[in-house]
Amino acid sequence: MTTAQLDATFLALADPTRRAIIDRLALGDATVNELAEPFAMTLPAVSKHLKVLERCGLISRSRRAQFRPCRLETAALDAAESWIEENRRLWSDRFDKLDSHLRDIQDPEEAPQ
Amino acid sequence: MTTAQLDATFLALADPTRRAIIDRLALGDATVNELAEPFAMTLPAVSKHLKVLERCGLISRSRRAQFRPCRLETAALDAAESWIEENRRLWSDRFDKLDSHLRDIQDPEEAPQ
DNA sequence: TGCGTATTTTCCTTGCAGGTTATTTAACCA
DNA sequence: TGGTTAAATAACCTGCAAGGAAAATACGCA
Repeated sequence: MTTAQLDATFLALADPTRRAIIDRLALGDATVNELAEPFAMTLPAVSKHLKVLERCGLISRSRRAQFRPCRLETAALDAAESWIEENRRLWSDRFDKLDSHLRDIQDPEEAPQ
Repeated sequence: MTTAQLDATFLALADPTRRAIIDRLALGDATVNELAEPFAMTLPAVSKHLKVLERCGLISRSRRAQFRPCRLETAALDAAESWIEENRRLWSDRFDKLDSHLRDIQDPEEAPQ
């Protein structure tokens, strides 16, 4: 995944409405009207949120008559999580190294502080 | 973690400069000048990025003479990852249920399609 | 064809994010 | 005290994101 895609994914996740939509879609596919129902917001506004989610690959949409059911796609979610996970790994390594460094510089003749 | 904190954390992660800063800090603490060095950007701009990271708890800062070393804090990162993880769990459950439903409705007298 | 429902598009406003330069604050050093 | 370095703040500009209202589109149905 490119930097720009990661930008777009995290940006998409930075909005509470969009996270709520994802929450809802994790339970099953839904139409725009169904997704909009819980929000004090016009339909076009929700439609725009869906566009943001679609553009970064977090959801996909099909067509069934006039309906455009939305489906959660986890690839983008996976990529976002992977970035965090990789970072935590580096961070952990760093502390492992710090630990061993602290052990190394500890004079065995002196009582541990 | 509150919704607003999650908003702020994902928003902080949505910028490539800030993610690069986090990458760098995963290797060890650094001063503002050190962090700014790789970027084609003025120091105040980097300072603002650090403020964003600090406000949502992704980094903390101490004082050593004129320097304000930055340190990565993983609590906010953990929260962001947890949200994704929880969501994937719901999503997996949904597919497990769908699987068993498909098994249920399958007529045992007919050859599986 | 014409109507109803679902959804998107267009246009507009508002607010905020990210960048700049210039100035200020904070701390060390001579 | 005055000078230097590190960093933050202030003031400003630009662009874009989020929302609303109104109009357009897409499809099914009578």
